[in-house]
Amino acid sequence: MEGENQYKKGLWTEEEDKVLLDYIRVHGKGQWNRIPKATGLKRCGKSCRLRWLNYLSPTVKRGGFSEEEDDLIIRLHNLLGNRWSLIAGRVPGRTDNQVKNHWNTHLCKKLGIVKKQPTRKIAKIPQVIDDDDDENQPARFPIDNSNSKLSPNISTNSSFNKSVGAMEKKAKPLDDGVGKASNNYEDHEQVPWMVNKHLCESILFSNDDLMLINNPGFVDFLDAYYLDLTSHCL
DNA sequence: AAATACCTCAACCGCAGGCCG
DNA sequence: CCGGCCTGCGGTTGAGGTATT
Repeated sequence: MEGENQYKKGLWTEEEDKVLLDYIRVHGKGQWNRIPKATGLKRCGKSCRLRWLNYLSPTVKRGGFSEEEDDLIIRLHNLLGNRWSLIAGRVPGRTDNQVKNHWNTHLCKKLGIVKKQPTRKIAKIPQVIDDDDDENQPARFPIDNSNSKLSPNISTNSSFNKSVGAMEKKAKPLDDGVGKASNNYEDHEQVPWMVNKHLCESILFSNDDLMLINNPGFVDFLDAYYLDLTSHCL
């Protein structure tokens, strides 16, 4: 604990940025707590990490959000709630911090959302397709089911179905499927992505970001999935 | 021109989970 | 198994900029 206050706080200077960049160029990312010792920078490892991720990283896109980005964020937020890192993972070049700030300052107003409310609440859990009798089997999403209320565009998008099929196979278990975002919901409430959690996980936690981001069916899938859920719930 | 209110967003904080010895 | 360390996440804060009075 002693020495915690040896670290500087507040905005970074150009000199500090340069020191951090030089260090990362040589040593790469990670092991952030070594940076202050190695460079003499008066910043804690956490602060260095944040500075890199949110500002210095060459993958970070600067400037305002486009209409397309707004649209994607709104749709993803409908499905995921305040899981900013997941949302940001599907908005190329944007960090979770950027997405979160943009949502809180711009999109909430745009959508007329009153803050301090869970973003989306479902009154009661809809039909659960998952079969709990066999935890090893991924839940099935009725993409090819002609009785499904899902948009036909989804069920006929074969390349997208291929992606989803691949994702289904790669589905891996994840705690209780709720994560930290569950803090936003009361116990009796359900969030939509819990319903068919195996498939959601397989998509949202996949590393095949580009396959999904570049797949024109992905966002439509989210929309249709959300509509399908709400049609059951409301 | 000065004071004040409002807005934006970079950065901080606390917590949780993963990893490793 | 346990404890310490590191990383990542979401919520929150507050400095700096801009608009309004």
